[in-house]
Amino acid sequence: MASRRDDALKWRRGRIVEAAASVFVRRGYHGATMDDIAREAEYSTPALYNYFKNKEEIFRAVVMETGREFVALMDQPAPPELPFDRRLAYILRRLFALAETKRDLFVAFVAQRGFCDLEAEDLGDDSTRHNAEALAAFEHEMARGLDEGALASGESAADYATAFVSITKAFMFRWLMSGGHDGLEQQADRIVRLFMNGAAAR
Amino acid sequence: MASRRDDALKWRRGRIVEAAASVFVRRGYHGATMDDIAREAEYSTPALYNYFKNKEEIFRAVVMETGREFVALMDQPAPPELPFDRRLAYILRRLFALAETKRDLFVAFVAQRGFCDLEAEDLGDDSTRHNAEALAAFEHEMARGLDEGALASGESAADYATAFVSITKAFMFRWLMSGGHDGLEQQADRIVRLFMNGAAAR
Amino acid sequence: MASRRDDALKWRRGRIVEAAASVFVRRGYHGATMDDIAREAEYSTPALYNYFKNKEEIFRAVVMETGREFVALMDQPAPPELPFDRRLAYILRRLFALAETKRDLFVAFVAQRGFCDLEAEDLGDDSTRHNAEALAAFEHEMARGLDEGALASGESAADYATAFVSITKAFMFRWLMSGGHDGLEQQADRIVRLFMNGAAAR
Amino acid sequence: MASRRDDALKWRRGRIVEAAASVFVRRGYHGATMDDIAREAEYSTPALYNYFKNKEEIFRAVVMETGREFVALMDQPAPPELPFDRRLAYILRRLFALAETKRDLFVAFVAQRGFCDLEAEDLGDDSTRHNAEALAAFEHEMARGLDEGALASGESAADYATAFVSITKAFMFRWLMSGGHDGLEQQADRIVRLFMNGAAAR
DNA sequence: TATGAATGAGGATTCATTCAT
DNA sequence: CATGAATGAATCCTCATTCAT
Repeated sequence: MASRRDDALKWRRGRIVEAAASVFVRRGYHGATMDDIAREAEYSTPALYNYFKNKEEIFRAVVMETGREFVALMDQPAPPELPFDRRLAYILRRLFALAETKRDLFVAFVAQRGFCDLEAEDLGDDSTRHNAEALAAFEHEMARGLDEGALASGESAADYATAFVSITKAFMFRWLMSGGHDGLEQQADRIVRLFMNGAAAR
Repeated sequence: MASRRDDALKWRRGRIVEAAASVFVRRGYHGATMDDIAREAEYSTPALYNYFKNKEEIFRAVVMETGREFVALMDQPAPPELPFDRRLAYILRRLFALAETKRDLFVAFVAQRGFCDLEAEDLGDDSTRHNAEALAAFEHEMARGLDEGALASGESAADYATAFVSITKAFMFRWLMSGGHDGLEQQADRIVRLFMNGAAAR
Repeated sequence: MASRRDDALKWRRGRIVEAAASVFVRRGYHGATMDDIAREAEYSTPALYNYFKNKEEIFRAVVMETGREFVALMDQPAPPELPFDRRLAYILRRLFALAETKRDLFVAFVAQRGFCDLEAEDLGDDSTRHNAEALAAFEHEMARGLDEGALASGESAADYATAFVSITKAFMFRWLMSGGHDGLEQQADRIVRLFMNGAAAR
Repeated sequence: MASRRDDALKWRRGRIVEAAASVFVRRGYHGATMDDIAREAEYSTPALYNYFKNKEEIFRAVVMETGREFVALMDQPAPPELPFDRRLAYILRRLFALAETKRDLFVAFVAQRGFCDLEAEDLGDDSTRHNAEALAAFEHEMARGLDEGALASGESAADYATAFVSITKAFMFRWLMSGGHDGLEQQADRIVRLFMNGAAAR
């Protein structure tokens, strides 16, 4: 039912969202100007208002888009026949692959930073909701790990998720910052190994 | 040699820095207005300019102060006679204790966020330098762990530090956000346990 | 090649420059506020920033514009077949005629005042350069007068120029201040007479 | 009747006035800050308020002081037995000598500039009054020259005064700007010669 | 749709001035 | 008298947003 017209519109909105993400990442919400975004998107500033009501809407769109991508990723679960640690590695690989294509969105959002100057206050709801959703998805996976007996029962699923996500973000951030085009597999494996086995010598 | 005058001045500067930290945390660099900071510090806005040349200097002071506290903490190493994991726990406990007294500075800085909208660009140097220093301090500790045979030789000291710091930040952030007045000991132990033993069931 | 757009833009810039000249004359550089200029130009204050980067640029534009007018005037020399004193009178008449149409610019600039509070320091270069150029143009004419034997050889061309320009400015200033719509011819003649013959009775 | 106390006070006021003159010359009225003046006078800023009610009063004092010096100079007339042109030269020499000692006041006031950004408006009265007084003093002298038959009757005393003062200012300004410690005699003579004989070759 | 032009609201910064000491 | 500290009133400038074309 989507006309060619709608598609084109959606595509141009998407271009603006990506440009905005890139600017928001670099400057933060308050630091990013509509002019910055327009320049990045190769539009005139007023043109942005044909696609979004105002700056906040653009920001919301960025947040939503990131969330959408992430949720879509988590909705396709890892093959259940794999053992727990392989499932984690599987998810991570897909995550890294996605991060590679949607760089700015991920640097902005997944890689532990958020758009900090807003997160805590004005738009916190959406932003933290997403963070929470991401955490929840992993928490769910951890709960399964506990069920299956793959995870030690000493900690809660929530704590496991917190730890896993934080390590993942740290390594992913480093990876993205350093160019991050390759070594994706090793990254995923190293994270899972560290998380599962810990650092202690045996 | 420091006169009472100088002391008073330093004290008031300190008050402004703490107020600023609190505001920067909530609003980010660009989002924080001098009015916000002044209100928080209970000064008139122009009064701030008697203590700092401009907004950026206040920000720098906040960053520096955090770094100073942290470095001071790491300069007093854990008792070397303790085994490696106890040393980590020892450091963490001191870190949490400090975080409890310098709440805003730590939420802002240690808890993995930085003042994001600046970090990436304008003031990146100081900010990331501190992050790097923090990391380096832990990396040093990890290197000792490897030497002593307490850590598995599979990963580099840098990777261990990255993982440890990220978990610490995540838990500390949660702890600070949730009020965080107690349970300090358990937090430290849980982090060390997760880091050392990993999540896998034995 | 100049589109209608460009023309319109240049015209509006010009209007602002004239308004600014008028304000700078009355208030000096520091005393003139952007609000003053905007009010005079019938714009909102921020609108000025669409045309000039900041106050200093407006000031520079004023200085430049004055210089441009003056240089253009001096580039069309007096008919060489006229005797020296008639040539001086010719130039003066054209100068007074121009001053009549570009009142504020001339009061500000030619009439010996400059925008004093800047001249000496911040923007001295442009401003004094123009003053120097004006002087140089007259000096050149005086050198010709010396060559032709019309001027006594006792003084240098530079000194003659200094004297002539100062008298001219003084009378022109008085003339501009007093309304100055007529008597232009007499002014020019009186200045030349005083300059050439001196005040002494014969 | 003036106690030692009063003398000291007057002396310190004087120091401030001179410092202020220097600053006003360089920066103009609006451009000069109380801090600038205080620094130049080697006082703290609030100390100035022990001597003057506010900035405007300081400015008025500067203007007054200049006028006072000038009036005092003109009140001691040239020896009446001298011929007219020698009297002019006599006055000029005294004027240059005074200018040498009260440099800033003269650069500011006599040398054709005034504190331009105020002159025209806020404080115009005092300032232009002084200018007028200076002119009037010379006009008076010119009237005598006319009476004595030393000046051609073609122009009014006012016009002669205007011309003479403008030339004087121009040369004095140049002299002051170029260091101006010597050649005082020649300057005075040259001005008188130019004014009396004119530039034309005989 | 797209854009040049314009502006109201607001933010950083300066400055004359006051006041307690 | 002198000064450190503090502040209200500007002033320059930016930015999100609107609107006519």
